[in-house]
Amino acid sequence: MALRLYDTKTQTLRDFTPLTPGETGMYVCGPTVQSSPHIGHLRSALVYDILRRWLTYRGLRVTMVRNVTDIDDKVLVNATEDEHWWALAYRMELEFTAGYRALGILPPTYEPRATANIQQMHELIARLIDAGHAYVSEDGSGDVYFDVRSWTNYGALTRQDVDMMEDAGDADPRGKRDPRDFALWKGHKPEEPESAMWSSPWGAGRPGWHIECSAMARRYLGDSFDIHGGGLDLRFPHHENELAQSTAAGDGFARYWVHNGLVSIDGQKMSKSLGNSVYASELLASASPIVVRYYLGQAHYRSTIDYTSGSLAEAGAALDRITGFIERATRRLTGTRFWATGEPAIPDDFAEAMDDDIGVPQALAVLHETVTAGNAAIDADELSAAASALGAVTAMTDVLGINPNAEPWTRTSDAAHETTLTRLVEALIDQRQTARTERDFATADRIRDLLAGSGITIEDTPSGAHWSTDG
RNA sequence: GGUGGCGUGGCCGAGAGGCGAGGCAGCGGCCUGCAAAGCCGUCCACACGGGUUCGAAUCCCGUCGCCACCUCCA
Repeated sequence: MALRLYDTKTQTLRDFTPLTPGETGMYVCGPTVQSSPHIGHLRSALVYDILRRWLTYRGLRVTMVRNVTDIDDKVLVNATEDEHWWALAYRMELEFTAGYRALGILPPTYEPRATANIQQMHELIARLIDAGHAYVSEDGSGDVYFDVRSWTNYGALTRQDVDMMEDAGDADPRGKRDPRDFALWKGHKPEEPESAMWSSPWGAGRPGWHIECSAMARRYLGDSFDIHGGGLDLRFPHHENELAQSTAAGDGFARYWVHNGLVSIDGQKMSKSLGNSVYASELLASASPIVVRYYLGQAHYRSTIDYTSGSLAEAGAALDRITGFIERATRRLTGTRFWATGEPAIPDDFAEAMDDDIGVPQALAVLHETVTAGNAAIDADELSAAASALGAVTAMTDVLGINPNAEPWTRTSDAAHETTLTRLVEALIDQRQTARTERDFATADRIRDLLAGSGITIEDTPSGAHWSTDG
């Protein structure tokens, strides 16, 4: 069974065959660090984290690159008198890193910053000029543009004909030969800070957005590499331009184009102008990180996710079924001869779903079915079956990054405090048990209510009361 | 004008010519002192109108509605 991926460029499901057997090179467009991370950024990073985990599970050595666009128009615009653009960029980069980390998104193999790859951009621009696909603006601005008309394949990624493109006309055509030409290098403007200025063969200035990704992808992954990912909104112009630049310069560039769906808010596009952005900080304040991960990861990566007020609660309930089983099975099996006998094997159905364009929804269906079967096995006291279900669930949750017993979800709270709490709760549970034995249910229920008021839930099991805290 | 996507049960969300994904909520039952958790059962949906077919949510034609992108975007 081969892995298949939907390639946006050919608009088909294609068998995935890496350029180099046993290895995979993957480039994902990271954020422009101009403002705080929002729900969409988290989703995008999570999609590629899951893809990467699956490729790794399938035995491929994945080199994953996710860049940081730390110099761009927006970064300069959002800088203030009190905060230089580079300080803003770094502060935001830290927020992104924290958000990714909270969700258990593994760090990429390399995370290059645009400002550290200016030389590579110069080389690429020079090759384009030599090949006749880029030109220095004649207006003396120091701008260098890609010559869209010189590259007949322009529009190949999004199937657009240059002549059919909406001719909104560039508001400021500057020295462009065609309004659709885009900047590879932007000549320094007097009103922009000198710290955002690098010397180049075409005069001092800063790179255009698109060339950054082409140059960084090439530096870390080579002329030709396997997968290029990013948000659906980046298809045009960003990815179209990347493809045009790199291939016009003679590189093979990406072999598979993967685009993740966007997140809408109450059915509306999330945008700054509507003021409906949901930031990572809000999301992580309204649910535990593992629930956020489950929520953003549960839909197919290409579908739109519509975030509404009840979304996280629903995801939490679904996830509770899985974590509840893991806890229950662990409690039941610990100390028996079946403990740890379940192979952490991924069921074939699950693997098949994941191989089919990362079909997480179907894979989750398999996971939930395994949970139900495992719970039924516990009820029937079939411990061998329960153990294999636990092994399978562990393996599946590991691949999806939602194993509650794995990093980064494992508890690291204050041990002394925990012990004191445990003693207190267990003393109360003892009292309740005594009351129950004496059939003094009023007292027993009062204690249960008392604990419930503190967010502690009691479950009576054949082997005694079990308690757990919310969240 | 060009390019692409979507419309599935109370809700979320897959699938893609026959064999009822899964989850949440609800209902009935088992279990329980009562609960909780768990299990079993139940709730037979695919925007609309035609067509193809033994058979259509799935294919074809048309209609309606919604959305994204066309140089800010994950």
